[in-house]
Amino acid sequence: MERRVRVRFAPSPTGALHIGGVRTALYNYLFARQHGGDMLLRIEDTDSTRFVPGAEEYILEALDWLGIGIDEGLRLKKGTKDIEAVGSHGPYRQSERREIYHQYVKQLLDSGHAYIAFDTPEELEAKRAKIPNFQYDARTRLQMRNSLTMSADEVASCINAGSKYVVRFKVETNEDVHVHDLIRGEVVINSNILDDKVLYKSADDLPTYHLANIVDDHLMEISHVIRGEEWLPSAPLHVLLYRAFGWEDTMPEFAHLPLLLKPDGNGKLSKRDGDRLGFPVFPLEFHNQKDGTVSSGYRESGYLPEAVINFLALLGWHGSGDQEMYTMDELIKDFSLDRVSKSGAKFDYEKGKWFNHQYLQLRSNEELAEMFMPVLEEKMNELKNESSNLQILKSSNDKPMIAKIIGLTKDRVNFVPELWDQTNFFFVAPTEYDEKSLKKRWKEDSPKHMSELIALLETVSEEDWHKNEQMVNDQTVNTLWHLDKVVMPWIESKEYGVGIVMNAFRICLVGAARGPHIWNITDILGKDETLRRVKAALENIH
RNA sequence: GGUGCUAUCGUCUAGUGGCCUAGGACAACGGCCUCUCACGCCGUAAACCCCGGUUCGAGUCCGGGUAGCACUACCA
Repeated sequence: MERRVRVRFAPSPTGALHIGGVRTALYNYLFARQHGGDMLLRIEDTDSTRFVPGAEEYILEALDWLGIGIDEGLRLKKGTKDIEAVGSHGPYRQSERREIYHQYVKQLLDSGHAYIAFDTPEELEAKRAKIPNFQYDARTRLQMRNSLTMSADEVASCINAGSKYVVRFKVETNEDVHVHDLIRGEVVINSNILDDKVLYKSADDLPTYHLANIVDDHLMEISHVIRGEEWLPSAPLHVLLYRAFGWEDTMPEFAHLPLLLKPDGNGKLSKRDGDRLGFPVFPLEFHNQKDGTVSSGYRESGYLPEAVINFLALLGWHGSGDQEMYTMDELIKDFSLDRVSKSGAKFDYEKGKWFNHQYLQLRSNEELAEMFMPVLEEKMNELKNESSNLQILKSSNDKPMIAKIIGLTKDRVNFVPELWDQTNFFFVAPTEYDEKSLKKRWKEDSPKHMSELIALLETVSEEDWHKNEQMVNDQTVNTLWHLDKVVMPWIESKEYGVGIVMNAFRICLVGAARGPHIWNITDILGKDETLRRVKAALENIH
């Protein structure tokens, strides 16, 4: 009978969740969902010295934001930021599983697969300094202070005297260990190169990753371990541990994912790369309470979760066809571990931007308006403080109006905050005029043209000002504005040239030679504001 | 140093021995659209790490180099 698919994402709460970790979580999630299995979340906090407050909450919130759902283990209570533990295999924090690990360490000790070692960190350090490439293994273990070299009485009295000790795994010599990897195939390593790994630490009375991981995966009935490639070298040790416990027949399948690499140069992607190259490497902004640093996040940078998901999914995996845009459901359907690449993927931030642009276009103007409001508010406040004679439109609180403005401009931005650069002139009248635009588009006759235009526009009624009709010809839809019918014949009869007049007009309204179609601008600005801006321009442009 | 993994356009990648004069996407460049800037559309340029071997035939299989990466803690 096929085993139920159960996978886990098991981060350490040592800081913000790295984007590579997010991808690992995503692949686990996709795999679980595709097979109708369970996605577990377990916190691996066996290093008490590296614990960062808030990291656990951060991890759960990040996964929640991205829509990576958790079936079992630790997760956010729906719609809240409260953490809940669900499932019958708990506790799901390793720091709360001490007694369980004690029991299994004892089992290994009793069966002779592990031994007690009294060597202090200082002694080991000295050894390593003296002997290059020193390794605690079959060749050296008999020269060290451990239960293999000491009598049972000695060991007992040392322990009774309060000596600190660790438990080490006794690796068998010269054995070819086979690891079957779903992505890389068969990997064989000889046990001679493995060292007698510490399984239980004296420092904080907690197991190391290796022991805790194997015990928990076994007890939690994990069927597939999907994790980063950095774990591949220790996979043989894990196989040996399963064997020592006698759990080899229920050992999970392994899949080691390629690493995310720096966009430039060599090496794996790090937090510093983000700072250096100006992009986030974390899903959410993180305030590290331990060292006081703040790291930027995708969410705060204006990324849509679906864009981050799509972008990440395609970094190291490809679908069955040429499809690039994937919803989460489509990913679940199409995902397959055998289409995960073997080699590391350089982090291509530009493509991430493109994905966000695509997904931004898919969102409704109203949704985008909602997201844009805080940005707008902040910018307006900044401007208010800076200068008192700025013209600020009433519409800064008018959501339908903002949605309309966004509809005109969203196709030119990658991120929500960039909307401000494209729309600011709708909210604030220009106080200065772009020199380059002026040089190219403001002609000698422009003041004359603008004066005539003002007179012409004065004759248009408030109602006609906003009037337009859709013209359909040859599958393309064109909007014919009432103002077209007023202005174009005038330009033609005077032979001024459409471009000459319209560009000058545009500079008056926008302050530069950019922006949406001009009648869309006049429509939103309204008759009064439009005319006011042209008059102001006539006074201010010299 | 040791061990392991990896190797196709600048980047992410397709490619499972003949469909490959190597396909797609991002970025770049050019054109079209146009009152501007964008978007969009169309197009151009751009790659099989090297050397051997197997085979009628190799990007694809094998061996060896080379390079990159990871690991080599009482971190995970």
